[in-house]
Amino acid sequence: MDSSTPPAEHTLSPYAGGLHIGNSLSRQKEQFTPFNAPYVGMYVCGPTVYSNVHLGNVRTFLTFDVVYRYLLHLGYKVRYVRNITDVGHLTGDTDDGEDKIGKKARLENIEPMEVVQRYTNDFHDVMRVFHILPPSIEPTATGHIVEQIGMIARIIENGFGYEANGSVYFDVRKYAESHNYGELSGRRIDELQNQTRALDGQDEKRDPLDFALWKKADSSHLMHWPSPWSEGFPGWHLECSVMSTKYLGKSFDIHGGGMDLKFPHHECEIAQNMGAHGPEQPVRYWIHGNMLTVNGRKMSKSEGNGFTPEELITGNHKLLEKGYSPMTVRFFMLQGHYAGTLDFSNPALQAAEKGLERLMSAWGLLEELAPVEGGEPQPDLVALRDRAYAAMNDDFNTPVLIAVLYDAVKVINSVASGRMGMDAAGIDALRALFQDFAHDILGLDHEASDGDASTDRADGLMEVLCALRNEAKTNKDWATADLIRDQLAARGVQIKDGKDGTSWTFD
RNA sequence: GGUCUGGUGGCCGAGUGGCUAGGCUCAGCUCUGCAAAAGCUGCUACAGCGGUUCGAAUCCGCUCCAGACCUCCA
Repeated sequence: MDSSTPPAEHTLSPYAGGLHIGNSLSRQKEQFTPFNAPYVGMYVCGPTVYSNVHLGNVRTFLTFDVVYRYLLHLGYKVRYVRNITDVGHLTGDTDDGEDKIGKKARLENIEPMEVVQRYTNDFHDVMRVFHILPPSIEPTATGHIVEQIGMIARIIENGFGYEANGSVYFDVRKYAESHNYGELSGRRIDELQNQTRALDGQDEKRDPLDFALWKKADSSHLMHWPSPWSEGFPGWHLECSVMSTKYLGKSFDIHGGGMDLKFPHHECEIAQNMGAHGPEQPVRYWIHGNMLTVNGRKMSKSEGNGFTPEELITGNHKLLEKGYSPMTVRFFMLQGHYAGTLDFSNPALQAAEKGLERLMSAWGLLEELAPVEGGEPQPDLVALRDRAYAAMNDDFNTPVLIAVLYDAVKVINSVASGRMGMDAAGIDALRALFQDFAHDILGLDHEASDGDASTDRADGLMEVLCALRNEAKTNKDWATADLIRDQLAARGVQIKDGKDGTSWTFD
């Protein structure tokens, strides 16, 4: 970051041009062409911080973490905005228009912002555990009330919003005269018409399809702000329109979120943006991550079939046979494509655990491989790398990328066991492959091996034990050799005898 | 009812017209003092019924089944 460096000649990876993204708006895979390369703007709908994050959230944010990581790897300068929703949204169980966070606060008799802070902290902790990178900007809804009021005013000015009793609603019918409301989710306005339901403020609306931009607060509301229309709070969909526009512009490259936000949330976002700023599509590529299911059912708070990340890690939940490490979970999720549903089950998780172990141990071996120069035919590592890029370029196909890595695992194991010789260039290529794709892009890492002092010491001790055991083996003292091996195994250390020496892994 | 997604081998999960996905499990073999690890080999599937095609898991139609969304939800 030397400021004297001349700006730029920013070089994109030659693979950047090959990236194709499954665009929910067109329902097709499209070549990725940013508005203003090498800059890329990406907005992802973040969590509502009124309770702990659950695994479904994690999956969505993991999906976009990999998107973010890959774009960075390709050389893009990405501004990644992921909001924190800390106001407003109706409660599910009542129709009184109550503020979710306000309700929770009253229940627990604490300040709303205390609730927000607590669960924001929890959210950040969980993201860190799963190696999900922080976004470039993490704006909050409460921090953008002024901008939200401004956007409402513009929408009213443009004739797409109206005030009623201190609340402001978006006029969907009016908007639909000149715009294609429903284009993202494939809905037609006339069909939506039939499905009305009882909701607060319904009588204030000109049409049941209209949605709130601003809601007047009643006395029970703890979170409210002054506005030209009333003391109240912003509507459910507004913050994302406002914050994406503020930080990424009226038109930007990528907007992501969970499938369940497609309608009405994202549809309304589009309507608000176009209603406020004019005819251009606000988003070029919409990406929707699919749901996480448990026993074939969507994991959700109301179903009661969700477990928290902590429960998953500790195994302390009735649906879990045991705990699974964060990297196992991350790897498991990456073994499915983001656009499909992914079903959580114990056997599937355990398979991922073992698979990851094999991947990791080969990756670890990579550091110790000794090059053999000359002669032997080398596997085509360039082709391997090409396949890795091809996988990611095909709509971030991480399962296929992982399959490529397993091909590399076979090569590594063959070299490590002396069945195959490899020159230094080949070994470097393999190391680069894992560094780039397993570490940087998939965000995988060796978990407990941070190279801290205690690990170093444990390694030293292990070397002593292995030396003793090999001594015993040389003397054909099998009893002693097996004693060492079994005792270590009982303490979670696995001994692996190879052609040239003994290695070990910790549980 | 409407919109949409999906039904792939023992399990998970890629694959959109012809060529091995991959992981896990299981069986056999190699290696090994034994075991583990590793390697090799095998188990070769595409909901059903029609249609298009020289050829379909892949395209079209219908049927069945599952799930999501249509109400806050990643």
